[in-house]
Amino acid sequence: MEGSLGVRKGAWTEEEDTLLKQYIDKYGEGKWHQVPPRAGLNRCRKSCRLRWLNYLKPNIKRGEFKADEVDLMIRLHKLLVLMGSWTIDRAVSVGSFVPIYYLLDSDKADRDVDALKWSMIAGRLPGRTANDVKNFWNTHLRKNAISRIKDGGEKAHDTLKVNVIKPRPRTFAKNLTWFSGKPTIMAASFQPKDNVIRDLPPTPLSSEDSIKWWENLFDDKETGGEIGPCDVGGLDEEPIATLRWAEAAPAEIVGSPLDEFGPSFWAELSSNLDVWDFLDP
DNA sequence: AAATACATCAACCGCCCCCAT
DNA sequence: AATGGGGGCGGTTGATGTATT
Repeated sequence: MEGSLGVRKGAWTEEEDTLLKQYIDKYGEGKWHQVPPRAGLNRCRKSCRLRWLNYLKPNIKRGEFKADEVDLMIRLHKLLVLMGSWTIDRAVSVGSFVPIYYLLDSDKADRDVDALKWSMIAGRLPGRTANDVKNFWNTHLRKNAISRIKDGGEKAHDTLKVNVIKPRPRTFAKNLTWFSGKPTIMAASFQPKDNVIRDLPPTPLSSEDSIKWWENLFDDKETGGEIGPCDVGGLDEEPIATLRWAEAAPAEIVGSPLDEFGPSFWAELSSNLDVWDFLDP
């Protein structure tokens, strides 16, 4: 064990910070196992890595979160809670996915659903680290949400009230630029309730359109039915997936989406698209 | 003024996944 | 095929600072 003999723990001193910074300047980021000896630090590799990633690395934003950052954080968290229950299929899957029984029954499933949550949110908040986002959420947002639920006389639930994102059909073409280099995306079959497969004219993905797509994704004021001007098309090929947001979802639900959507709901959704990948920054 | 409770957040811990061997 | 090590993650802690009684 590398931490067994007299390795320093706890808060970092300025001297240690300087040594670590000097090392990274010289040798670059990575290969953490050789950082302590080469930098002259009496710390374990993980401690060094954490200190760099969460504190010393350039461009890390300090200070309190701005309102727009908090807003985006809440929206992303909301989306991820919902998305977590979408990484499901009983059918063929090429990439990573969580079978439904797995989701419903096992503790491990909870971990998988939560996987990468904070880093994904942090990835969309420039300069913020996953640790910062997690801390902020746990200290400010989660507590408030729980107490609100309790004050309202509703059942105490150890999770947030989650507004479900409104129905919004989406069709993705194959070979989107967005998909490139994301091997867990695979062919998907997703049956909308009305069986209407809506295709979009394939057009190149511009960053502006990408932003528009995200705005639509987060818009929970308007109930979708129409496909918006959503030019996320790629090459002239068959759609890789047709997604439809939860049909007639309740305005809000308490706790996990699984509380509200029973097995029949999932039975209707046959998707092996790993939605997590859409959030990859 | 002192004691106590509460809030914050940097850092640690254990686990999991991936990859090289 | 099996396994061991490294990186990366979420959950949690505990030292420190701040508010309340």
